[in-house]
Parts: sequence; C-alpha cells; structure tokens
Amino acid sequence: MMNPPTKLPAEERKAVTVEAVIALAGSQNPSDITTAAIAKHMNLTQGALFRHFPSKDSIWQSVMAWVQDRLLARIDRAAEGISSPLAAMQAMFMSHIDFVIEHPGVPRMMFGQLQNTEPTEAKKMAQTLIQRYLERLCKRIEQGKAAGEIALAVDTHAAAVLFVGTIQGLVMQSMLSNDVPRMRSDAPGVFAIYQRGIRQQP
Amino acid sequence: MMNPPTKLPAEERKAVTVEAVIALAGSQNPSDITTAAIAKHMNLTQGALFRHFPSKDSIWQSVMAWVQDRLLARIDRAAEGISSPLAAMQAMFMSHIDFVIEHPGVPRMMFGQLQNTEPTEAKKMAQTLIQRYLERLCKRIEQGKAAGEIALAVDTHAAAVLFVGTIQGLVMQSMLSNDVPRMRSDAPGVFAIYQRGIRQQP
DNA sequence: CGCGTAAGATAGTAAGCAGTTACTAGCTTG
DNA sequence: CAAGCTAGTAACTGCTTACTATCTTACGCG
Repeated sequence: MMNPPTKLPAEERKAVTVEAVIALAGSQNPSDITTAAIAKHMNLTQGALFRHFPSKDSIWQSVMAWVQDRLLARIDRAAEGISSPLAAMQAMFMSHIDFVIEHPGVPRMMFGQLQNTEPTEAKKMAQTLIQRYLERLCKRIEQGKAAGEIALAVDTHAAAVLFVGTIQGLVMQSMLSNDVPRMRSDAPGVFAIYQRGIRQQP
Repeated sequence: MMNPPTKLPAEERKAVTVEAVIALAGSQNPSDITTAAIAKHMNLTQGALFRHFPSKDSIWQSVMAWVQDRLLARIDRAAEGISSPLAAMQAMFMSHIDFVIEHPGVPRMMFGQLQNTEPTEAKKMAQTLIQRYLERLCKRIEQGKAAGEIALAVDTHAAAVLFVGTIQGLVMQSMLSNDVPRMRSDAPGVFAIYQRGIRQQP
C-alpha cells in the first residue's frame, strides 16, 4: 500500500484496480465509491483509470467477475473430497465466512449490485453468481437426501435460500456490531441451527 | 398519485414525503434517490422539501422512524395473544413478510443505511430498530425454552440472528427473481426449516 | 544509444447533486 | 381589510461526478 507511483502493464493495472475497489468497499458504502477514490487508493490519477476501463460499470463488472471466480473456487475447494454432503455444506459455509472476513466489502457490493434496478452488466454478474451458488447448494442437498442425511420433507430450494440467508444474517450482525472477525465465532452456533433444521432425525 | 399541486400543512407534507421515499425505494436503489426525485414524485419543487427538512439525512431519519414504528407495531400485534412462543414467532415472521411485500423498498433502505460507514442519525435509527427486533426475538426464544418448545441447546442470540437472516434470504430471492409477492409462497418452506432447527424434539 | 509506444499526468467538460435565496399566492386574524 | 404567516416556486450556487482531449514520461527493444 502507498507504493511510489509506478507504471504497470495493462493487465496488472486492471488487477490492482479491482483490488482497490474491494479494499474500499470494506470501509465504505459501495455506491459512494468514486473513480477518484479508486485512483487515489492506488496512487494514480483519476483520468488514467479510463485508459484501462471504458466506463465505471466496466470496473464493477471486473470486480464482480473477480468475486465470482474467487468465491466459487473457494467453496468448491472446501467441499472437495468430503463425501458426506452435510459435512461438505458445513465446509462451504465456514470457507464462505472466512472469505467474507478477508473481504468484508464483498457482501456489501453484492447487495449493492442486486439493489440496482436497471439491469447493468455488473448486476447480471451478481445474479448469476448467486444463481450458481444456489445450484451447487441444491445439488448437495439432493445428495444429502439420497444419502439419508437430510430429511426428504425439506424443500430443497428453500434450504438453499436459507443457507445464503444464514450467511447474510451473520453479515448483518457484523455490520451492527462493527466487528467483522466476530462472524467466525458466531458462525458455528448459527450453522448448528440450520443443520438441525435440515438433518434427517434418526 | 399525480395530484394537481396542492398546499399541505407541514405535518402532512412531512408524512407525504416519507411515503414518497418509501415508494421510490421500492423501484430504485435507495442511495440513488435524489431530493429532486422525491419532490417530483409528490408534485413539488425540489427546494420546497427543505422548508420541511433541514437536510436530506433528516428525511432519511423520518423514513427510518416510520419503518421502526410500523414494523415493530406490526410484529407486536401479530404475536399478541398467542401463548405458544413458537407460534408467536411464526406469526411475527409471516407478518414481517407481509410488511415487506407491501413495502418492498424497506429492506433495501435498511441495508442501504447499515452500509453507511459514517454513523449518520438515520443509520443509528436503523441499528436500534434491528436491535429492538432482536431483543423481542430473544425474549420469545427464552420463553420457548422455558415452555419446552425450543431446545435448550440452541444459542438464543444465534437463533435470533438466523430469524432475521431467514427473512433476508427471502428478500434476496425476491430481488433475484424480480418477484416480490412470491415471498409469501416461499416463506412457509423456509420457516419450516428454521422451526425444525430450534424446536425441542419430543 | 535512440526511438516508438504504452501508460500516466494535467486540465479540462457537461451533467447532476444538496442546499439557498428572493419572491409570491392565499389563508388567518386583529 | 391590512398585516403577517404559511407553503410553495423558480432560479441560483458551489461542489462533485463520470468521462475526455491533449500533452508528457519512461520502459523495452534494435
């Protein structure tokens, strides 16, 4: 941070820009992030940003693409090799929480994008991200039902939506208390309730 | 709507302003709501707004006060006279969903306010609203434990946070599908899982 | 060593923002 | 019925925004 001003090749500059936006979103309302603030955060003039991005929305697009790649990769990796679907879901849950703790701006940006009523490119990307997330969850839930771990009476899609809502509840709590890392210690208690809610009782 | 321009007494004008903001928040990102847009929606000039409110944040303050009054009154009324704590919570849940369907802008505004990093008056009001909401929930949950309806192993605060998260999940789903009334039909399935998660098993 | 060019600086622009001000129509009241 | 009050208008201010045109630098390559 606060490097001396350097010239960077285009691709690298793009990457740095995305990181700057994510960092800024961690400490302010995403819709208040100006191109000037982004540039300042990376020791660049505001005008220079537009050498690499044709518009501000295209910056947001790159940011949302970054989030999609990283988040989905992270939960996929977390669930990898875990045969029990319920245990896999718990691993996804905890790794998602860790991701949010590392990048507290991400949920803010997601919600901010979803709130946009005009269907901008960045918003569509946020939508497909959640869509893909829900699909992965539904698959695990169906697997859980087949394995007898999850009650057949459970509405699969409702369970997937609630999984995401569970995380959002923790995010909200962290915004209330202004204590992001607390999410990690709060997470198990909340997930325990969720798990009880879907688990097949012996 | 679209009345011919009328003169209104100050208190009434304030009320109309609040309603205008809530209506606008239902169809656009709250942080994009300008004083000009508010004025236009109520057939008024922009400058006239500042005869009734000293600043824009004070408009938001009035709006959040409106939400707090209505929402808490609504869930209190819904739970009134229901002796079973679990049943009372279900009534609170469904009436909250109804409230959101009537005023789809409300969750957007709440999250928008919470995302503000500077502690504006309107944000503080949003915070205390959720705080009071959580307190009411915790009370019911403790009652449920005492009555043997809710498992003693359940973390009370986590259960309250998850209750709110459950609603947020439904809100998110409604923003994804652009179908607000669908919340009502999705709600029971999601709440059923929540209820299973906290209920004392026989 | 010198030169072409990609990346950045500088200094704009037009539009949109919250908030202000000078003025006015119409109601109420001494 | 004149004086004052209330609520509103219309035009403005200073500031911020995304975006752009033009000049400048420094890196990589022969």
